[in-house]
Amino acid sequence: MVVDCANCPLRKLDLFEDLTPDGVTFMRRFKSGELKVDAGTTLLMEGSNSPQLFTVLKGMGLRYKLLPEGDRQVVNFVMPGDFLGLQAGVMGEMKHSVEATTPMVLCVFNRSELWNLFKTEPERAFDLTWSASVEEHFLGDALTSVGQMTALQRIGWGLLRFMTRCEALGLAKGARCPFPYRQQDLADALGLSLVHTNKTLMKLRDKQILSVQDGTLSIMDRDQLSTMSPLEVEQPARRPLI
Amino acid sequence: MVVDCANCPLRKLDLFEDLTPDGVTFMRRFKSGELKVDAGTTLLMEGSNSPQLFTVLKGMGLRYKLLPEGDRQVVNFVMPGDFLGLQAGVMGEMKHSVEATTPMVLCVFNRSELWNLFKTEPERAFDLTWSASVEEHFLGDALTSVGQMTALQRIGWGLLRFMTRCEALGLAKGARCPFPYRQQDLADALGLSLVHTNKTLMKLRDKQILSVQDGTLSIMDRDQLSTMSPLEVEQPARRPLI
DNA sequence: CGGAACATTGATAGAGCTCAAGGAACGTGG
DNA sequence: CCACGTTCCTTGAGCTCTATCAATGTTCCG
Repeated sequence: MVVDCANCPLRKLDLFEDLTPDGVTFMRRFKSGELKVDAGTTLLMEGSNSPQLFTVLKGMGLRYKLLPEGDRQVVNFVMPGDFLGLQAGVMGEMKHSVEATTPMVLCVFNRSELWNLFKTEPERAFDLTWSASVEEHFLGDALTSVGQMTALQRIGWGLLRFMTRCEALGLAKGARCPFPYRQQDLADALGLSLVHTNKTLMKLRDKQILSVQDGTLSIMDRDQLSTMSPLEVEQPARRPLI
Repeated sequence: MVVDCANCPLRKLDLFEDLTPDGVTFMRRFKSGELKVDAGTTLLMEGSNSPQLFTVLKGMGLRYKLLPEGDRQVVNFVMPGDFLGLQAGVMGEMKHSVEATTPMVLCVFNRSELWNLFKTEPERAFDLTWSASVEEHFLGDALTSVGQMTALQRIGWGLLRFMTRCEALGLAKGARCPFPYRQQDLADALGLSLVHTNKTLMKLRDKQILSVQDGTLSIMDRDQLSTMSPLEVEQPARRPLI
């Protein structure tokens, strides 16, 4: 029923680093179970202090912050392999919420074991720090995108980046990948209004560069897409999987 | 000449957590020296793989990313207590540059010792992860600010946040603190043009809310300032110092 | 004195927001 | 099986915030 860490389907991907047998043994003990949730479930809430940490096995979601007036900033798209809850784990409180956009399956870890991890598994601890750095890197890029680019560039960059992540996870088929989000979600991620996001997507579709339809993102002209934005979309580096 | 970790002036602040005697011993060994740099020095360069890690002892700087067309996104203001170079330390490459805005004094650590730190000092490793999480948290807030707020709100939020950090570091006197940055730096941090930043600052000065002059930020009406922005400026939490 | 760096100001234009409405797809209950 | 509500996508019109362009002012320094 539950996936054994030794056979973790994610770790088979080139994207993720291999684990020593000892590492597997520890992960097995660290893992306290699996969680399946419906689309729409809130996994972690801003300000909360969840006793659980997660690694995404399947499905997609959103990290976001809500503002009092109802505005929302989507901080990142959540995909398989992402580690959730680290902030609560070390700082004692989540600084953003996480919500499932599709049904999801998650590996569950006990926060109480986190300290144990640092004490007995320095490799894993290093990996955690790596995770946090990767996230920080992404946020720096996102900030640059929202701060310095036009709507067309932001959307181009954001969707190309999404496709690139999907490819690294083996979720893409040809130039297509799943995109379970609403235009509103994309707008909130890029600091744009829904209406303008829609019109910009139309423009990209008319130009035969990309299209988002029926939960699928298709990139028709990747070359042109990548020259549109001043911020390069990097190939995701091989990284540890927690 | 060189500050002994046991007498680190920063650690005396309430903001930073205390260290056990063993912790001090390790930090002493980890620390390989001090570095004094002039204003304008580039400490770390995007894409580089610096062999050194730093903790800021004195002075201020900027983290930023450059875009090919000359645009720049300031990712954060660098202040005493900040840890620099973690990305290169774990991912092998800096994802942004760091530059000194004022003369600075930095604690220098050898990157080669980093792995040793994880192996023998789990408390310190935990602290590093904490650092990365704090930075991630800040970036999330910055993204929210740039993505969802007006120019007036962004500048109000950004400067209030800066003042709050200064206060926690004991750098503020009354409602004043040093602000060694140019308006262009602030503009690049908030995703605004220089001209509009200037006009918005004028507005805030006319309204007697705050002023930035002669390298000093003065907040005249903190209550009004904090109600302007939909994103609250939090009191910095007590955190470890590396 | 001349130049460099930064702050300030006015005028103009445009990117993106808001408002308002309509259409398509889908599930639910009568 | 149809009516209706809900959710999301699409489109048009008008307006505002912010960018851009272009000068001028100020301070400081060689």
